[in-house]
Amino acid sequence: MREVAALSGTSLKTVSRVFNSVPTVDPVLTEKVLKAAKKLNYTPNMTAGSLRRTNGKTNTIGILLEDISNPFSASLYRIYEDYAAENGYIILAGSLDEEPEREHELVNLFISRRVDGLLIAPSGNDHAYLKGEVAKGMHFGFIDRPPVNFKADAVLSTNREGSSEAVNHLISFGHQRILFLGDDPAIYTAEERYQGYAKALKSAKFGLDKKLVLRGLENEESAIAEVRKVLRSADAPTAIFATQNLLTWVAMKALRAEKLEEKVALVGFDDIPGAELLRPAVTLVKQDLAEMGRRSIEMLFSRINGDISEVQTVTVPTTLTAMGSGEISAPKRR
Amino acid sequence: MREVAALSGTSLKTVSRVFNSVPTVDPVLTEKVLKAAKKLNYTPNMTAGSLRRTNGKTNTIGILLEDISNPFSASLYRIYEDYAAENGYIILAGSLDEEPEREHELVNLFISRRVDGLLIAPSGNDHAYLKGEVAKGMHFGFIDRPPVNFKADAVLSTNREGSSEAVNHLISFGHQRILFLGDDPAIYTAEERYQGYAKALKSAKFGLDKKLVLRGLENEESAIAEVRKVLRSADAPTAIFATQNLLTWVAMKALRAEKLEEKVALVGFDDIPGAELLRPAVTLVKQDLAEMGRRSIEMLFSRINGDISEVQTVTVPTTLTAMGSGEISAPKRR
DNA sequence: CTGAAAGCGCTAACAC
DNA sequence: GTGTTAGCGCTTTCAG
Repeated sequence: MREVAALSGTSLKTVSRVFNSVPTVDPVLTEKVLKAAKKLNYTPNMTAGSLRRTNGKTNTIGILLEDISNPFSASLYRIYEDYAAENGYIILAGSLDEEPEREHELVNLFISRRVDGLLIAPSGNDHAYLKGEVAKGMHFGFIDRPPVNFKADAVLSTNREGSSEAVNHLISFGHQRILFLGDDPAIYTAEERYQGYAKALKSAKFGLDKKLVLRGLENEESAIAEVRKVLRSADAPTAIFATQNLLTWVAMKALRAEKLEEKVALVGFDDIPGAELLRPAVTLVKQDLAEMGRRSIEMLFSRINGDISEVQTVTVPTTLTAMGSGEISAPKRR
Repeated sequence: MREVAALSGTSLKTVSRVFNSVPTVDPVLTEKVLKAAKKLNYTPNMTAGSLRRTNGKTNTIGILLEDISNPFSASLYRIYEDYAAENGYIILAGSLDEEPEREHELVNLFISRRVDGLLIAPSGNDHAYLKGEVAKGMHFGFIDRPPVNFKADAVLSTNREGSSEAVNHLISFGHQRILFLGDDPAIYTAEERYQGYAKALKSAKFGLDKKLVLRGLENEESAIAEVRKVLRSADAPTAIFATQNLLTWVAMKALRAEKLEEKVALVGFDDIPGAELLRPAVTLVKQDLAEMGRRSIEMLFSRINGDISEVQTVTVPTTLTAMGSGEISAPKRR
C-alpha cells in the first residue's frame, strides 16, 4: 500500500480512501492510484484493515455443523453461504461429527480468528463455556439443537410433533408394532424424536416394546444387521420409523435384504435425495431447511448489528409427505 | 493482551510466549499469565498475529467448488476440511455455480483475506488473471478441471476414458443408439465426457446421431421433459449415458415416467447416494474423490511449504461399477 | 479534498 | 529467562 502511494504520488490515506470507495476523492487521483495498484498487483489486506476499523468487524461468521458431507448439513451450509455473500460476509465452517471436544476446539479457533458471530448445530451438551465470550461481545445462534446452560437464539424443528405425526400416520394404516430406529439418546434431536414416538404409542394405548427400540447403533453395517435381526424375530414389527436420513437408508437396505420393502411400512425423518425414485417411494417427515437456515442467520445478523432484545427460540414446522412406503397397511391380525 | 500482562505482572512478550507455548518460560509466570488470561477472558487474536509473524502465513486456505450442497462438492469439501484440520489449517469455502464472475470475485475476496493457498474447481475459462497473484507468492491448485492460460497443479479424473468405458459397456450389451445427457459443452468435464462418448461410438463404427445428444439443458424439469420426448420418438435410444450425478437422476426420473427403467439401459457418471437402492440399481462410473481430494491438497500444501518444482497434472482413474441398470440388453433388432 | 501521526493486537529482533 | 522497541498493513483521528 505504501508502494502504491509512492508510485501514484499520493499518500497512504488517499490509497486507503480509494479502496474503500470514499466518495470525496479527486477522480484524477483515484485513476492514478488504481493504475499504480494494478502495476504493483496490489490487493488490500482485509484482515489488517479490520484490526483498526472502528467496529472491529471482520465480516466473517463461523458455522459449526454436524457433517458437511451429509446432505442435511450441506444444504444448511449453502443457505448460509448465499445469505452471507449477499451481506458481504464470508464463512468459516467446520464439521463436529458429534464430538463435544471438536465443538469446543472449533469455537475457540474461530473466535481466535475474530468471527463476528457463530452459528452452531451443537455436539456438546454444556455451553456454559460460551458465557465469557458473550461478555466480550461475541454473538451466538443455535440451529437444530438448543444450547444447554446458556442463553442464545435457537431455531429448532418440531421434532416431537413431527415424530408423533409419523407414528400416527403408521398407526392409521393399522400398525401397532413399529420399530424405532434412532441415534444416541444423548443427542437432543434423537431423544425428542423418541419422545414423539413414545407419545404417539401411548395416545393410541399401544405398549412400548423395548425390543422395537433400536438406538445409537454403531455404524451402518451393524445397524443393518440389527434391523434385519429384528425383522426376522418372532413378533416382528410391521412398520419402521427411521429418525434420520442415514437411518432411513439403513432401514431401506435392511428391508431390501429381507425382501420386505413391500410388506413393512417405513417413514423416515429428514429428506433423502432421490426418495421419490425408490420403490416404494419413501414417506418422509421433512424439515424446512430453507426456513430454518434463513431464520437462524437472520437472527445472528441482527445480533451482530446490535439487536439486544430478549433471546428467542423459533420452532419451524415439519411436514409429512406421503410417498408410498408409509402407506403400506399392516397385515390383518389373526 | 496488554491487560493480561498488567494483571499478571509480566510483560507483553511473556504473555505472547505463553500463548505460543515457547518452552523457555518460567512455569510460575506461565501459571500467572494463564490465570490472568482466564480472569480477563482473553483469547489471542490470530489474525493480528499473522500480520507480524515471520512467514506471514494465515493458516487458512480457500476452496472454491461448484456447489457445496451437491454431494460431489460436499465430499471434496469434507476431505479438505479434515486434511486442513490435521495440519492446523482452517478453510474458507465458496460455491461458484458455474459462474466465471463468481470465481473471480471469490478469488479476490479470499486473497484479500490472505489465504495461504487456493484450491479451485474452476467455473471460469481463463485464468491468466491469476498470474499476478503467483508473482506475489499465492499458491493455486486446480481440481476436477484444469486451469486455462495459466500454469498450476491440477488433479483430474479420467473423464474421456471413463466415458468411453461406460459407452463400451453399453455397446457390449448390444446397444447402438445411446442417448448422451451432458452439461454445457463450455464446461471442461462435460466436453471431455462427450469426447469419450463420441470416441467409443466411433471405435464401434456406429454413427453419432445428433438427436441422441442432449447437452446443456436448462433445469431439471425441462431436462426430464426433453429426455422423455426422445424416449418416445421414432428410433428412440435403447440406452442412456448420463454424465453427471444430477443428470443421472434426470435420466432415472424420465425412465420412470415412461415406465422404461427395466427396458432402457442406463450408466451414470459420478456417484449418487442410494444408487444401490434404486431398481434397477444404477451402474455408475465413479470418480475416486478421496484420492482426488488427497492428492490436490497435498500438492497445495507442499507448494505452500516451498516446493517450487515443475507444475504437475495428476490424473485419477475412474471405476465402472456394474449394478444392474447398465446391464440391460438391447432389444433384438428386427 | 488531502496528508501526517498515532495505534489496532500482535511478534521479531535485540538487548538485559 | 525476560523486557523493550519497532513495525506488520491498515484506518482513525485531526490538522491543513
